[in-house]
Amino acid sequence: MSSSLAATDTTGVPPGLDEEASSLRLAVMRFSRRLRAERAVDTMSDGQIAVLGWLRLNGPHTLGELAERERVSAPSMNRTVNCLEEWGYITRTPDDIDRRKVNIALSDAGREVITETARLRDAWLEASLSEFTPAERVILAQAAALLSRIAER
Amino acid sequence: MSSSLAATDTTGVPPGLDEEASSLRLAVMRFSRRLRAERAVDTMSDGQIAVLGWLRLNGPHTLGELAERERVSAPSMNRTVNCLEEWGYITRTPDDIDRRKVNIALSDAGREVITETARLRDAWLEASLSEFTPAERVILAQAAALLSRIAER
DNA sequence: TATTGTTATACTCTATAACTATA
DNA sequence: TATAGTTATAGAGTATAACAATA
Repeated sequence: MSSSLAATDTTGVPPGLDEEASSLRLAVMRFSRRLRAERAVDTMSDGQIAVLGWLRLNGPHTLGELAERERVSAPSMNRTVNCLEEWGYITRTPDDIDRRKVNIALSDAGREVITETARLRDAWLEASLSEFTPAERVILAQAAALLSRIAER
Repeated sequence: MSSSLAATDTTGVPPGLDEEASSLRLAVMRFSRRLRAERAVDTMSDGQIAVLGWLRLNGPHTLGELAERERVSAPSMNRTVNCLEEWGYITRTPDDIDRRKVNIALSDAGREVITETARLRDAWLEASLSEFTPAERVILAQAAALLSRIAER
């Protein structure tokens, strides 16, 4: 493959980029599978949690916006939202201006449950982070921002 | 919630650990979903790719070992392996010593396809990485190592 | 009797296609 | 005619329970 050190040449694509991508992909996929395995303590799916978390931080959105945000189809997001509505965690309100649209917002119960659920799902991760040095945790925090940026390309 | 700056106190659990865990979890899950969405160019699932990749790097393993490694049930792994066998990507060989066990190994076709598949799946990620600065890529490489360490706890 | 692998069955999440209503 | 949301249906992937073969 390619060399790994003394990469002062930044003209073209730097050497080792294929291996960087591969190791990052493997690490993230392994980590996400591990994280998913820890979720057994609650009954909500990743997609449901992602939606509630997004609504909590960014306010009401339409179904199409949520589907695009989570990169799933509209019917798939609709099913997720149906569950959340049935459980009383979100509300649907037809848009005043464009009556085709439906505004989806977090309910009080939803706000409670996303906070508590996130806490439960983070327990394992927090325990792991607490064993890292401050410097390592800074790296992970910076990486989180970079990963988010990549995901939103 | 907790404050965000001037965290010079490292005596106990540092402040903001819950938020660090949460943002890292959200970023990784979002990133992994995005990465999964890019896989449409081929027809193999994450689980299948993970098995072939593991066999390539670590040699033949039994069904139970693969199931434990990927943290899925034995029937689920059996189904994955059935597909891979049907496609000619792995071989099953009864163990000589313990006849209950079956050794699962990569075939030549499997070795080819895992190399090519990984290349395809990395294409999008490589394109993303190439737009980052060297410093940012260093952070991601370090984070990959840390995430792997967490995942294997 | 315990363990390894397998089969039977059901549930969840996902997608595409078709339908309704609004613009 | 185009768009936002929804419903119908089917395809993967996962799990638990039950079974067969071997130790």
